[in-house]
Amino acid sequence: MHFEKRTTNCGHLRPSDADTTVTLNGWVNARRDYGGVIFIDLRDRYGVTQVVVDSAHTPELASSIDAVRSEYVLWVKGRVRMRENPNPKIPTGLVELLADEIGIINAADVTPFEIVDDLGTNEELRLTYRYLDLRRPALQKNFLVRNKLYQITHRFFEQEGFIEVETPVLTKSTPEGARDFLVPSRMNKGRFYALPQSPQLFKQLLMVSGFDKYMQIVKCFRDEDLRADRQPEFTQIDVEMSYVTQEDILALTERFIAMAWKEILGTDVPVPFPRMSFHDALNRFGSDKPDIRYGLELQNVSTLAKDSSFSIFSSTVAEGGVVMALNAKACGSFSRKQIDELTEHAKKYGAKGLPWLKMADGEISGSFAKQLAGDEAARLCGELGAENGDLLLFFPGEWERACTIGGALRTEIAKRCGILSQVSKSYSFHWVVEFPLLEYSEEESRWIARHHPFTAPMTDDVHLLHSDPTHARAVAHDLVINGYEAAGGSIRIHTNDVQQRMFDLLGFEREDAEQKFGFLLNALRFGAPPHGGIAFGFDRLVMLLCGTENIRDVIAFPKTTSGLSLMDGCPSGVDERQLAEVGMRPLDTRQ
RNA sequence: GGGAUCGUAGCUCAGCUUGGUUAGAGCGCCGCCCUGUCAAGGCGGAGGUCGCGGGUUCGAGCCCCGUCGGUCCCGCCA
Repeated sequence: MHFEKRTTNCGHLRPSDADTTVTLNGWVNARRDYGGVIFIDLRDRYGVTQVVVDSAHTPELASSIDAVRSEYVLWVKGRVRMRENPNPKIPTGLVELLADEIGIINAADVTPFEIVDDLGTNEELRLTYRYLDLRRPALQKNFLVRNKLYQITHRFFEQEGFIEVETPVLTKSTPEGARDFLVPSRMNKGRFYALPQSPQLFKQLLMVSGFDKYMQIVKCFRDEDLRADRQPEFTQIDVEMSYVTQEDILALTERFIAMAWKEILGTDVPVPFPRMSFHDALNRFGSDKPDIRYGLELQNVSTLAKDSSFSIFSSTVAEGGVVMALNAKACGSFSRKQIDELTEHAKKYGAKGLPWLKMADGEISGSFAKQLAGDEAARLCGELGAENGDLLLFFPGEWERACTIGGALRTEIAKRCGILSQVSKSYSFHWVVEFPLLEYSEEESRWIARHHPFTAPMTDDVHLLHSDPTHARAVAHDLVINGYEAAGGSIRIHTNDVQQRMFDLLGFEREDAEQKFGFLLNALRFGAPPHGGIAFGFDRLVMLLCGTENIRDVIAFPKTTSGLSLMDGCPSGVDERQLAEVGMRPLDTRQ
C-alpha cells in the first residue's frame, strides 16, 4: 500500500505554517460535502485539522474521494493557508490544509458508535470495541496522564536512589488476604502457581538482600469482586526501604505526590499532609478513608443517649455500644420519602433503622420525638448545634458499625446537598495512621491481621499483643486522597521471633507457618535490616489526576464487573488436551 | 453470596403505568442537490428476533417465572 508519510501531525499546524506544503496522515473525523467544496476533518492523537478539497483548485480530486467516509485512513498532501472562517474551538482552527493530493490508506466500515467525546454509548458496546473507544480524545487524554505518571515515578525514585527490581509473576499461593488467581503447573501436575496479590514478601526479601531502596511499577492480581475503583488486575507502585522509620516513608511519599501533582496538574500540594488516627477517622468521618474536602462531621452523643427514655439509645449504650449522630444542616426540608431513602441506604451498611429528628420553628419532631422525655430533645439538639431547618440523624450500635453507617450517610448527604459537586475540582491529602493491628474474625473464630501479618506493632503496644489484642496498634499508614485509599503501607516485622509470635497469635500452627512462610522466617534469621514501605494504587492515582471516578477510564483493556473481557472474550474455555497437559480434567457440569 | 437498576433500529431513547391496527423520534447510514462549513443544510430512502427461554392470555415490547449481559452498591478486597 503506497502512502505518503506525514511530515507533521493533525494538531500541529498554526498560522506561522501558512504557505508551507505538508503531508498529514490520519482518520476522517467528519466529512462535510458542499458539492463544489468538501471539508474533511482529519484526526490523529495530536488533534484535528481541516482539509479542504476545492473543485476550483483540483477539479479531479473530489471524485477520487467519493468513497471516503468517517474513520477512513488518509494521507493528504497540500498547502497550509489561513481560513476564511476561523474556528476558535480547536487549536488548529485558524488554518486549513488545501489538498493537492489525497490517498486512501485504508477504508473503514461504519463504526458501531461514533468516535466523539460526548457520546452516551453504553459501556458494554464500548468495551466490545475498546480499540475504537480508545480513539476518543477524552480517553486518549487519560492515557497521556497515565504515561506522565509512569515517567515521573521512574524519575522521582531514580533521583531518590531507588533501584527497580522485577519480582516473579508466578509465585506461591499463601493463605491470608485476597483470593489468589491460580496457574496450574504442567511440569508439576497437581501443583499451582499463584499470581501475586502484591510483591509483599519479595520486597521484604530484597531488603534482606541489601537492596536498601526498592521500587517497582508492578501488576497485581486479586480474585475478588469488582467495583468502580477495583479491577482484578491493577498496577501498584511498590516501594520498600531499609533502616527507615515511618516518618521517612511518609516524607518520601509526600515529596512524590507533590511532584506528580505539580508536574501533571501544575498545582502546589501543601506538605506535610495532615494525619489522623484510625480512631479519629472513624469517630469524626465514619470511614478509615474519609473524604475531608468537606466537614459534616459525626458526633458521639452516647453520654446523653445513655440515660435516654428512647430505649434503643439507652440499651445500645448499656450493651457497650455508642450512639453516633450527624447534623445534616438545612436538610430539614427532606420529605418523608427522602428520609425513607436515607434509611434504606443506612440499612445497606447494616443499620436496623435510622432514627431522626427535625427542628423547625423551634419545634422538634421526628421518628422518635414522642419517646423523648422532658428536655431531652432540646439537649440532643443543643449538643448537635441544631438550628431551625436542620435534620439530625442517629446511628446507634457497636462503635465501628455505628461510625461506618454514619460515614455512609455523611457521604450520601454530601451528594444530595451538592456539597460533593462543589468540592469536586479540589484535592485533599491526608494520612490515616495508628490502625488496629488485628481484628477478630467471628467467621473464623480467630484473630486476623488488619493490614497483613508482616506489619509491625507500635512499640508502645507490644505488651498488648496477648493481654488486649484489640487495642494493639500497627505502624501502618494509608494515604487518603479525596476519600480514596491511594496508598498504604507499614513498618514490617524484621525479626524471626516477633514474626513467629505474630503467626502464633493468628492461630498458625508452627508447622503450618513453616510450610507457608518458611522462606520468610528463614530470611529473617540471616540478618534482616529493619524495613518498611508503601504501595501506591497507580490506577487510582491516575483516576484522581484525570478527575474520573471509574477505573476503567484509565485502564486500556479493562474487565467488566463480572470479570469478563468483552473484547477478546476471556476467560474462555480450553480444550481437553490443554487441560490434560496441566494435569486437569474438565469439570463435570452435569452436577 | 446478596440488593438495586438497565437491555426496543447501527447509536441514544420514547412506547410499558391501563396488554389490542402497521412499534416511533433524534443522531448515524444510503441516494440526490449544494463553493465556506465545522452538531453543515435541503429533499428522498433503507433499517426492528423489542437480550434469550418459558408461562399467563383470544392476543405480550408491555404481565409472571427463569436465564444471559451491562452498571452501581453490600459482603469480599491482608
